[in-house]
Amino acid sequence: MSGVTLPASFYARPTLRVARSLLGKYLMRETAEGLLAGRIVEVEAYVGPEDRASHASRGRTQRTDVMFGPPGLAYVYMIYGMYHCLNVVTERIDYPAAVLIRAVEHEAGLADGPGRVCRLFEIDRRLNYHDLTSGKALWIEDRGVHVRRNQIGAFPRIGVAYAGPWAAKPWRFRVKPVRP
DNA sequence: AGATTGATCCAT
DNA sequence: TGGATCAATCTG
Repeated sequence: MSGVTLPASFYARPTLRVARSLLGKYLMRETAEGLLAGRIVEVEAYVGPEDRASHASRGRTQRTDVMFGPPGLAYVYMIYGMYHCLNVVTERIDYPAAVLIRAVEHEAGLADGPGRVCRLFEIDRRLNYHDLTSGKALWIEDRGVHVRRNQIGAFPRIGVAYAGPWAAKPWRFRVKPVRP
């Protein structure tokens, strides 16, 4: 099974559109044991400097610098001292925005939760600033199967209750389960 | 519900 | 420089 590595032009679009478009794409990771592939089924969008749920809402810091970088970079950070979270940087240089990869399906089952995704795919801070358009080490592929708009549910983002009105925005997107 | 764990950020 | 906080997860 093969696919096309998503190019920078894919990521250089409005973040909400990138987020929905990422559903059904394949997260690819080269490890010592071999190639891992997981179908992306849940994401969250973090959009611009005004989004109080976004790490970038407090400006450009050492941590958030990557979010201001070119579209197609990986933003990987450690949370709670134990887990890592993978984001893809979107839109244009100097506009801080990204999409968090929250869940992927893989042959061994479902990695449900951003920490579990990174644990399974062996993703840590060494991949911060990684170029996802390189097609090496870590990238995302299009295998030609489009997830239709009516197959996507939109929900509030997880763990951002501190963000006031921004917490209610339905910027978490998930592929609806297939009906039997 | 509570513990875990360390990077990050900002005010004391 | 200290301490509160955290885009999470696991075990009760």
